[in-house]
Amino acid sequence: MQRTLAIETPKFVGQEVKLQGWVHNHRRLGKMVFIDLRDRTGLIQVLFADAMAEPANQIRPEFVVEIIGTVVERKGKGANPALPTGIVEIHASGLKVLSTAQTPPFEINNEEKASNAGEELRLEYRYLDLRRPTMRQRLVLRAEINASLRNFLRSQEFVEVETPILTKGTPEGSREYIVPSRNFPGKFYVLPQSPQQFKQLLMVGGIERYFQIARCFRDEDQRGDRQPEFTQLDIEMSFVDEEDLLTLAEKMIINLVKEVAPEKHMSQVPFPRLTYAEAMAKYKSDKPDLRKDKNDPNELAFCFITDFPLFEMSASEKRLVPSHHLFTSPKDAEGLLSGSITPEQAFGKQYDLALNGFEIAGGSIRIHDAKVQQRIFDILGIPKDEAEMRFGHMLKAFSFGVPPHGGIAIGLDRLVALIAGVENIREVIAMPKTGDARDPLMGAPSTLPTQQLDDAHIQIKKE
RNA sequence: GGACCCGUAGUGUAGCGGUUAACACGUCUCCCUGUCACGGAGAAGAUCGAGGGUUCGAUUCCCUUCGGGUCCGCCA
Repeated sequence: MQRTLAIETPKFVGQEVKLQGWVHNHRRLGKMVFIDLRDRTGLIQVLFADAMAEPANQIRPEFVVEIIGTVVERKGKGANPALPTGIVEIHASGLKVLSTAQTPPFEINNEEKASNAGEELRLEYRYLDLRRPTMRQRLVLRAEINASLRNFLRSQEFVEVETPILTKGTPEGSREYIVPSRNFPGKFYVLPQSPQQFKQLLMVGGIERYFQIARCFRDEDQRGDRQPEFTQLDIEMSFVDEEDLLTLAEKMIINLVKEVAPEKHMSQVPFPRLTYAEAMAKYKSDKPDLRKDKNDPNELAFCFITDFPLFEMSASEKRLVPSHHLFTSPKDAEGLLSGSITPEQAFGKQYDLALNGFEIAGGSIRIHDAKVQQRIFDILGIPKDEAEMRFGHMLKAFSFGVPPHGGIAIGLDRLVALIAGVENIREVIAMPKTGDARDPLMGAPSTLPTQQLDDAHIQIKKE
């Protein structure tokens, strides 16, 4: 007999069905037991009466069970309008316990109690947390968002390319996770903080339109909206300027909202565009919250921020650093080369996308002119030999014919969280890490056996 | 690296220089044939994170430590 899903039961009134799932809740009324059976499609009430009451009394919440029974219509007041399947119930004639279950450490069948449980506990037992319908819905939403973005980009002739996870360090920027090399003692791979250089090399490779739903790694201290590994929708295009990228991103996002969240409304379409200077002057923020009604959970206020300063003064080191990265193209390259503008006066062909006060995307047009790139190195005080050592592979590639190109990267975790209406990105990540980058579910990070350390040529320093 | 907050049954909380350490949910037993946050009766379950100090007396005040959280720095 084939399995029937909870949500399908109203189609089988009067018929015998087989259901499989978890016991969500049980209500025992003497010689009559109700349970709510939960599967991936939702809940359905099952009634065990008379001779079935005794075996049903043995089952407990979170047992995995198989139930044979007849679908019966619940008429009038008997129906439960709170459940999509509330117009029917199953009158059980058979019960098989497929798996028993311990009492869970928090109450899965009570959304409020479960979501109020300590996060450490929820993460340690993430597989139980994920049984909650809201958690499942968030993962489903995330999958739909991925699918929408992917379909849109494919329709625009973008090629999805996977770039390496084991790679080489990019010295500027965030601290990187490092991976020791077994074959080369004392040498290390690092995990990419973004596929930035790879996607630019793909442009040199003539791919022209690239995207990837890319995992990125940054070994920095966490915040509510930061994880050591996170996902971005990474895009790069050739033969384009700023306008092309902004237009593409806008079309993609509008399409996304219409497809996956039709209940949401966008405050302003096309998205308003503010220069960095305007945003700072008017909203004192480079990611202003432009919602008209901040209490409206369905309002999405997107806006582009453009014309960022190319450089900023590093507070700690008192020197100029790139405000985005050092491949970002200046707006006025001629001026920078001729010296008619100072580095401090230079703007970048650089843009962000903000949503409801959060930065959800950033990108730039890249430098494709060796003279301009050299000027940037000069301004940053990077000597030729150092530039060669750090970025030699990029400069070499660019010397073989590089198209004008640029891209944008969208922080998917944050975007999904905002569409899902949750504050913390951990709520939309299946198995996130804690604030100090631990994984309580797997117990990572962990020590390793001596043999494994020896293979990797690692000796642990005594504190 | 720095600052601040929190550790009390399985979970979430209350409490307080002297209590039988409280409440809700959960768990267990019994009763219950229309529940759906079922209801009713009862029970078990807490060395009040750990160590030290102050005190006649510490879960309560102080110190240390461990665990958890938030923020700043950091995140091109």
